[in-house]
Amino acid sequence: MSSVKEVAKRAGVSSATVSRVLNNDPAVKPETRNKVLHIIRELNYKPNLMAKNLRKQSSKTIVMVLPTMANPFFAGIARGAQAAISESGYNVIIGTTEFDKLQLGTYINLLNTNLADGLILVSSNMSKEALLKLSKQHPVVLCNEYYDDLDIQSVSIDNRQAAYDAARELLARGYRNIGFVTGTRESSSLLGRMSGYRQALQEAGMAFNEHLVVKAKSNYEQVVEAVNSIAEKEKSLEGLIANSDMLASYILKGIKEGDIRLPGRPGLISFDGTFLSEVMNPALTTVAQPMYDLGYASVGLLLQKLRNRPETADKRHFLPHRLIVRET
Amino acid sequence: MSSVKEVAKRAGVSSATVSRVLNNDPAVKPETRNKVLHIIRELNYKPNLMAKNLRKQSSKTIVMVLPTMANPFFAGIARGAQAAISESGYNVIIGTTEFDKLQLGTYINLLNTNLADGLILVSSNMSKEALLKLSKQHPVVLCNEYYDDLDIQSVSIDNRQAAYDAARELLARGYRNIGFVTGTRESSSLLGRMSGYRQALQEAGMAFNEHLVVKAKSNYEQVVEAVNSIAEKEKSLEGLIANSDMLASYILKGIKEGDIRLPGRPGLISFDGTFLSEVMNPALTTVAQPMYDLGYASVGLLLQKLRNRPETADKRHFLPHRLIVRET
DNA sequence: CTGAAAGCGCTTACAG
DNA sequence: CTGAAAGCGCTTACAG
Repeated sequence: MSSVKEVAKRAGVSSATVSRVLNNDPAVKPETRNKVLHIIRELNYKPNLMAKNLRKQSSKTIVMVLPTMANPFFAGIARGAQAAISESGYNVIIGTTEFDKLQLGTYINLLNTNLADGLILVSSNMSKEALLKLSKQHPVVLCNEYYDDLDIQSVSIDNRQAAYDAARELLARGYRNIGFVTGTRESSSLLGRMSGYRQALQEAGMAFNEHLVVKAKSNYEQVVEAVNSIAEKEKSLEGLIANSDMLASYILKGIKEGDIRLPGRPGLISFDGTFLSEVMNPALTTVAQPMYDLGYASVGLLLQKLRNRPETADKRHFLPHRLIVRET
Repeated sequence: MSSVKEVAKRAGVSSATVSRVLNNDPAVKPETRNKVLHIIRELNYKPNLMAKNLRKQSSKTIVMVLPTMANPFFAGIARGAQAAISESGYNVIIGTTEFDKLQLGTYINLLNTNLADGLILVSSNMSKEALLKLSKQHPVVLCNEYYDDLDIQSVSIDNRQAAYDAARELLARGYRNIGFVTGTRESSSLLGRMSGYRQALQEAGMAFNEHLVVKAKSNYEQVVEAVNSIAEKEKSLEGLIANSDMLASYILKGIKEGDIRLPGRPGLISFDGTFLSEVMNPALTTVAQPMYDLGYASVGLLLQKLRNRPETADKRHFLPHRLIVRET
């Protein structure tokens, strides 16, 4: 492996000059530049970026932590992030917590040990306090979550409005008792959705019923059990909102297999709008989220911060959602 | 940010000693060690790993490049890789080529610029020559692909046998004309599958029919068109093998929507065994691949190489597949 | 058992 | 326009 020093010797200049050429310093005389460039090509020299980064005190790397790749929604966000990072001169390490089996701490350590410059937290379930502390130590951007009273950039859909829209759709179809099936993790986006859902019910003159909301792990058995538990208490369950397409796909399967017992076919609306919602049979009515854009925008915001560009006054960035009515 | 130097000064020792403590050098006197450890905690000192890596001439980072996260099969492999890397002291950068829109070259550059130590190529469509060249320059492991005559470690299922099994299953059900729908990219695993598929047909006394095999991009319209094009030429198309669950899900949708016109409901077997195959209606009969293990083993092999552990004589590592018969 | 010194491969303020 | 020198924060062979 050749180094700046070697290039310099061969070109008859100093390392400093080679470095300047490498970094397009306009002060370098054209002839000198060409001479150096020629040697660089000849030796097929590639700079050692570890050295450069150490010297410049920046790893040029960011970390995006998301719950799991097993859900196509998060995979979509990761795709957007990848796209945004390419050509930026940065690299992105995408990590998953797999619902806390792997520790978030591992990724935060990348920041502490100078291996990464900034962090994007996707649907993390960190406490507000922990988030506040973290954001004071490192550049952080939130994706799919936000806290009004926290001074951290965030990008997400308007979850309250989205859930409101979903519930209204079901209500408009004449369904009265509408359940809400969600994963096991608490999150600010879930809070927002719950509030929109409750508001819609309330406006329709219905008392909120606590046992209409049920948590389930994202696997078939648990989802079946969860829905059945609502149905038991609420004999005339007519509609269901699922917190993700994946959850909804298990519900559909449960109904088809007869494991979920409901009086009729329930109105079902899920969140996300992944390809799953298209290919399911029946096709899912879904609140589509701009996954790609969510990931893309998160990276944009973080890069802006790392480059010390001025930030918008409003830290919250809402991307539009879209209710796609299909067969459920 | 504190440094080794600062810790050293405060502890009244040299940087060398601090470094030794950090690296658990047993030569350090216990009292000295404790003194240093105490200061480290007091200052909440975290080593700068960029500096350490530069000095040790290793980035402690590997790269895994896969086609896309949009396919849950690859997402599953990524999960396995994540799991294998955790606690290894390495980091993994997972990149996607998105079918060559983003360049593979970007990731290879990470190796050239010392930002990564090794590479895992998942279903790449690199030429044998390019692969050979690359593997001479950097530690490389192949996943979902292999070449008999290339001296590169690889891990995959036995694709020939798997496709053979699938075709035999369809044949056993009495289906004669069996089509094969695949994505647009060439790959060694596809080649293996084609060979198993042909062999099964041949053994059943059927001439191989070129227009039974059709390529389609992984989206609904293209898949519909592809299947229809087979059906047109082969009036009595009875069975279909799909190169992925995703492809199969579009086929199912096409049949349901009536966009795909077939005389009867075809026997359909797909590859992968992602959760998609479970939740589809009808549920997919599929050749399940051990996605997680594929990713996990790939990382294991690469790490072994990077640590200069002896390699197995046989470079090819086959993981078992499993035919899961469901409703299609 | 420990320290002084060199060096990993870059960049940059300073001087000329 | 260019070079000598220092330094980013570590580790390690060498000497004692």
